[in-house]
Amino acid sequence: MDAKPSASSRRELTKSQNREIILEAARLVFAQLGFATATVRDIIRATPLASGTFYNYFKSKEQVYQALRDEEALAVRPRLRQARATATTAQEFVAANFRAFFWFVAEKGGTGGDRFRLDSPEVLAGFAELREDIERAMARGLLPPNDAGLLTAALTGVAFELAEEVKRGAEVEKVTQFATDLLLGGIGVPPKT
Amino acid sequence: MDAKPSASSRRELTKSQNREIILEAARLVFAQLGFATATVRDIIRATPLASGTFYNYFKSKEQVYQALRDEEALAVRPRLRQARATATTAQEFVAANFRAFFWFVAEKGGTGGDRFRLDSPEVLAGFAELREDIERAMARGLLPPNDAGLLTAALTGVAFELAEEVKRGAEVEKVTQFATDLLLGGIGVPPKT
DNA sequence: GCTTAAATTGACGCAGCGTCATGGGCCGCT
DNA sequence: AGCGGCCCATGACGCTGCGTCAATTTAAGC
Repeated sequence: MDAKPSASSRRELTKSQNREIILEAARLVFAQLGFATATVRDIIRATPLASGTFYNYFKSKEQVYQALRDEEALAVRPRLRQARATATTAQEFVAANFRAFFWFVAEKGGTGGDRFRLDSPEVLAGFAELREDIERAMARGLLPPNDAGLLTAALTGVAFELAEEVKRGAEVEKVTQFATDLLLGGIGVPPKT
Repeated sequence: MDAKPSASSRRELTKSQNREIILEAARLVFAQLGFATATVRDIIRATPLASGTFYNYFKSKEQVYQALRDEEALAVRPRLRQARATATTAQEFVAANFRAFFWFVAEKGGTGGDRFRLDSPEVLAGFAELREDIERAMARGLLPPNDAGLLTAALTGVAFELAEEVKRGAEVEKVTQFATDLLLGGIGVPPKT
């Protein structure tokens, strides 16, 4: 009945199942206790598995956390990329990027309440993509030329910080407007309709 | 003859000395091992004191870290405040604020390489001050009216993210220029002299 | 069915945590 | 100076979580 051949053999199947069980338990435990308080034991206790098994899949709770973050990054990156790719004006480029990000944050709330910047592979790749897209947009005249590195940093700074406001309940569209106007015209320019 | 009643008696003296000894050891240990790896034991081992003594002064390594952060925040806040207070134009307001912050970061490098946002009292107070100053500046027409909450968030986002670039060796003045131009005129406006 | 490789299990030694009874030294008072 | 009381430093103690590993179960191939 199982038409999905990705992990057909019995062994491979339970293996990826176990991995998923652990990740799911970790999601739950982190949400409940917070990353700092949670222990590896808490995670496996929320699981039918034994303590030793955990270490067959992850080296530490940090690594599980990274894996969860990577899943998120992997989910949001295509959306951001596409949003930027389809833009034909600077306005669209910036607005679409912010909107996609804030929308994702609003619906998922981020993996945890704990607030630290993770330099996990997928996240870094996301930054790299953003920078590439910015450079490409500058090259084809969509964005005015500027220091791409600094602009990337500034953009992510604004995005992550305003994301907190979104998590606190701010309206996605309003924050998107604000961020876009700020990036495009600075504080001195009245918002465009 | 003792005009300063704060630590006159012998007892009070060694008490504040011990506190300082612990903080100093913590600075060292955090710098060496990083916050995540360091343990309370590592800190007291770098000290002539006994393990129990630590807990007379701090509840956990998190609290020592907070104390260190608070020291930094307490050091930088007046500089920022003054920078903003003496500004007579929007340009000055923003530039002075960024410059003071980046300069501080460049000279101190932050307490640790670990990168998480601390909601410690002094840090939060710093954000509150920034917001107050922004609102005041808007009220007296120095800055155009805007959502102060979002603007504060965006400003801190840009500041903290660009601070990383400064730590990585970017020139303070260049980054300050960039941040100021971005905040004032957005990406479309050529830099003012 | 039988062998072999792979993966699970939980007990084990170890390290760090936070506490607490003990003891020493500082303070104020006589 | 001598004395009693009171902080506070001390480090041993019990406890919890960590990561490992030999024993055992389970799937795969023959």
